[in-house]
Amino acid sequence: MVRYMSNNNTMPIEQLADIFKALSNPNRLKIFLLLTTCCSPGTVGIYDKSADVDTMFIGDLGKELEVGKPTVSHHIKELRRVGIIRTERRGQNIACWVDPDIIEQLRTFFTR
Amino acid sequence: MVRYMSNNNTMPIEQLADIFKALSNPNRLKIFLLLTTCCSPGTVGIYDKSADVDTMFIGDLGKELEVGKPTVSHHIKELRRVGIIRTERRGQNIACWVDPDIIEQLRTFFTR
DNA sequence: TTTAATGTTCGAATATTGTCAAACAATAAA
DNA sequence: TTTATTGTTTGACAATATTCGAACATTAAA
Repeated sequence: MVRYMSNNNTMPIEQLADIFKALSNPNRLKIFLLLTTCCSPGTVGIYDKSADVDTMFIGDLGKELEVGKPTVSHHIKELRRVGIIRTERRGQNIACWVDPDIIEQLRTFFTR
Repeated sequence: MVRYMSNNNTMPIEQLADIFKALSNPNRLKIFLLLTTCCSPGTVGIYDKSADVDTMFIGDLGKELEVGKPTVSHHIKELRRVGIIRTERRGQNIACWVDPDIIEQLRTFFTR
């Protein structure tokens, strides 16, 4: 029998719905995509070797979206609230990256 | 370098966001979960061998949710609009199942 | 042909979301 | 210390989403 969902899913349904809600807004989804495919030539993405993740500054993310700074800030806050991204101040800028664990959980969710 | 997103992702960003939006409502997410883990003992789910998918009737799905019939109907319509589920009338009832292709695309999206 | 069961559509009420402008905060540079 | 850069918070408004009751549609059963 084909089964698509993992049985050993420990995350509450409300929390999972919240994660999908965060990814349901086109601008937030773009941020997510920028952070997970950001290191192509011509982009400003940086591969952080020590953390083994791609990072971008919030300002550079904002330049890729056609919304104002408050809106970018709001979306970043929302992505962080549900645990999709993590942030860290670096001087004037704030670096962002996607939490690898969340990706792994989502892949597991859609597997088996 | 770690990469989480598939590069050969052909789906438009708006369409992908729409799929996540469909899964972002707790009641719709429950429907999705009922349809993908529905055949445990004690449930009304049916494994359709010819289609190789789990199916449930809309009425039985509704009994698991604490909302009225119009709301269930609305959610089913939304899940079908974005391509997550498919439906088919069987006598008085309407059978639902999750489209296997969508699951595969979502797993691919969160892979690599 | 009635009646029952299952599901949809419509219209409306309420709640949530996305966005901006203005003001504020924190850091770095001059 | 003054100014520039980067990002956040607040308050407001418009657009969407969620849900329901009432009415309607479709199929099966009596």
